[in-house]
Amino acid sequence: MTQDKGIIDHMACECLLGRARVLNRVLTGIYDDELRPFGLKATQLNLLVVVAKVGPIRRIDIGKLLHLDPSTLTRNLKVMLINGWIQEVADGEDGRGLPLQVTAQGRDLLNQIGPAWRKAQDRTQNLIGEDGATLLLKLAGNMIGGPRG
Amino acid sequence: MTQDKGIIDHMACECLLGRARVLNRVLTGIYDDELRPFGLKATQLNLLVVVAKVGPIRRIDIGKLLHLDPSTLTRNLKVMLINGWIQEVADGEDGRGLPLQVTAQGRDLLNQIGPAWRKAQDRTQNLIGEDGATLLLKLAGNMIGGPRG
DNA sequence: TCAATGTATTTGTATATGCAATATAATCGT
DNA sequence: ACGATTATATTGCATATACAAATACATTGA
Repeated sequence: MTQDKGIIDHMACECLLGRARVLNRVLTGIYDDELRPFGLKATQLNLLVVVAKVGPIRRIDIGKLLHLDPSTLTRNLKVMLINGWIQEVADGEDGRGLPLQVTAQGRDLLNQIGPAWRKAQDRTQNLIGEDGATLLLKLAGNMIGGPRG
Repeated sequence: MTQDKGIIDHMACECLLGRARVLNRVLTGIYDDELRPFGLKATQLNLLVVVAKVGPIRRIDIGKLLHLDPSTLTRNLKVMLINGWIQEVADGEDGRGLPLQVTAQGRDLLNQIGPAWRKAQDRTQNLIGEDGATLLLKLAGNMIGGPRG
């Protein structure tokens, strides 16, 4: 019985995933808040930025960069295609799925969003502190592009 | 133009939310992996643990603890009610929604899960390092129970 | 060439999440 | 006691996420 209380207390107080998920929700709220006037969610901004920076890029490679399942990308990117922020480009090399690149409209949107993103970034930095920000960048930086799972 | 590239590069390389979300996906994958034999997801474990530790507790108070929207809790907890891991308790004080508590079955499940949770916890600790784990606990620890948003 | 294998995408299904609006219950002011 | 306000929960809607299975294209080996 004391054993029972023990493990549950451990899971309640020390679970790294629980903390990561709280952090994720709080931060997502901050960025979504600042992005609301622009009609896109934080997740979509992250995707748009990647496509703008390293595109043309296939879905599978976005997934490897950001640890996202291909099926998730099919659906998330569909909204962005419909909104005209990104487009498929014909490369004539592989018929299994065309690479994606940012559109002029998408690039304009990114530039308009710049200050709002900065505001969210500053709010987050104030919340988690400089050491928190540094470590978060380092931690996930090690994961980006690494093996899935 | 150089200005354009500048802000996009910043958003790609320094976005704290982007990193938090990658971290969240990777860690969720680790815990889900270890929990798969038990038929519940990591999110459900986090909820079950909270209910077991501080229940009976109302949905609204779970939300305040974990920064979760009430509507999210309505739906996530419904699955757990159906599975018999938690139950509503009549307290006769407030008709707007009964507090939730863990069932004997839910408590058994938690105890069975203990070693798997520990394995996921260890895998995570190895991945993010001791300083990463410490900071993650501290960071989100400051958020738990704090104001929403 | 063509069958076998491998890779990229999509679809089906289930859970996770938040906002806006609604419903319902409690409380407060008079 | 009653109307107004507040608090809690739910529903409708949209997006986010992953696994399993199906699909489509590519590559390889005989």
